[in-house]
Amino acid sequence: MSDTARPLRRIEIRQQNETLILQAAEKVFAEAGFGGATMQLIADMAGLPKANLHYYFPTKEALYRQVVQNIFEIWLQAAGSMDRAPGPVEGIGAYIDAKMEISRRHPDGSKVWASEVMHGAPVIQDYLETTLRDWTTGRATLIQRWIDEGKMAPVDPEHLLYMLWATTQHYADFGHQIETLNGGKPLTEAQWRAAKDSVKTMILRGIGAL
Amino acid sequence: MSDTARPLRRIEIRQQNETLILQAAEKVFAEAGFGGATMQLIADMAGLPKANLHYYFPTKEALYRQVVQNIFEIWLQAAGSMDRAPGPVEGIGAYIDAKMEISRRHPDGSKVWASEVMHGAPVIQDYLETTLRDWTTGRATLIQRWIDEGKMAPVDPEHLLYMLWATTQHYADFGHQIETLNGGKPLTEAQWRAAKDSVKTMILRGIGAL
DNA sequence: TCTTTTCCTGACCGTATGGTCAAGATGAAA
DNA sequence: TTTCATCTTGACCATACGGTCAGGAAAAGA
Repeated sequence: MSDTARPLRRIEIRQQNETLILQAAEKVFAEAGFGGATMQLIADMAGLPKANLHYYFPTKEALYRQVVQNIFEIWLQAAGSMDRAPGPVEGIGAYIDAKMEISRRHPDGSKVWASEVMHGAPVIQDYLETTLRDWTTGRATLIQRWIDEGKMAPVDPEHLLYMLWATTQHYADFGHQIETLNGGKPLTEAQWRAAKDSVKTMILRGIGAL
Repeated sequence: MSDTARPLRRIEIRQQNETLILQAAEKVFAEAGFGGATMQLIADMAGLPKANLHYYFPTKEALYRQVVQNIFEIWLQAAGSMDRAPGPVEGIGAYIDAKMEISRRHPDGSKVWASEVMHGAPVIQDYLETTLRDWTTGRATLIQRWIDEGKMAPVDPEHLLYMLWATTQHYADFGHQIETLNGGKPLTEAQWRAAKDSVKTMILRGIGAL
């Protein structure tokens, strides 16, 4: 990266190294899981000595926690795309687009999140009980309103949300399986468009919004 | 269990202990991941000394491999429920029922499977490339036939399969999240019925089969 | 009963891992 | 230039882990 002669300023150093470490950590945690990941591997991938990691992040848990929190931020960002929509076609359509884009751009983050939840959310249980819960009930209410307004079929809002999460995240979490079934090659640009389209069409028709 | 006085026969002993170990292993691997699981923990959960595990399964990898293969067997069993159906309503409906039942009865197995695939399928890559691939293309052909016969809308069969996998397995893999959003309580019998119903209705309508 | 095969297990070993530390390097402040 | 705070890192430590092994217990076979 920045191999220029100019010495880096303090804050820059900190920022740069933390980012470097977090990126490497996300990848290693995604590939090996929390238990399988080692600080040494993360250090090597970040190009820093192991002791330096412990300077910025006191423990492996602290580093992991930060990785998970960063992912949750991205998740929340996409969550906003459902609001301010006149109806399910726009709102849910936009949400599917946003979540599919996350699966494509941040597959490692998605995997870390999935792994965390699968193992009982030891680190982000409080988020589940507060932020996620609030968001979910809020969105369920919104969906119910659309139902009452006759804009979609009377489906259970919660199960619809689960379906949205499951379907979109599947393209990241099970990306390896999909790639294998795709002849060992990652999805192309066109295939990603087709995937988005399929998901949107099937779900929107499934809730009677098309 | 069988605390009777009668001494167990050789084959019974083997069978019993292997089952005991495999059950404990499935649980521990599901909860901690491969890297986070320890032979000691599995041994404690199985109520056997650690050295005994290594008598039946030479290495941690071998034990893990067996757990994953057992899950794949269950998976294949459900896969058959889609055949011999006159149309998508019966075939896909039965498949959803079967997969939802797996999520309910074998959540740990489902998690181990998900974890394995998420980490790049180091152990069952060959299964993905052979059995799973064959099954997938076969089922895609079947779905395409239904489409050609006008029994459902022209959706991409592969993405439909992904949606089926994602949605049904979500109830196992993200069961903790669902439970949290459900007030910290596991889904009741009635809620499971509602879940199955929601999934079936949304997907079958989504593919224009209702 | 005696022999053989299988099963059981406490004690042990080498290694890898998370984490520490002290001493030095480097940028900021006076 | 001098002082101070922050950053860097090789060497080190205690622990936990996967795996081994020898010797004993128990079942099967003769």
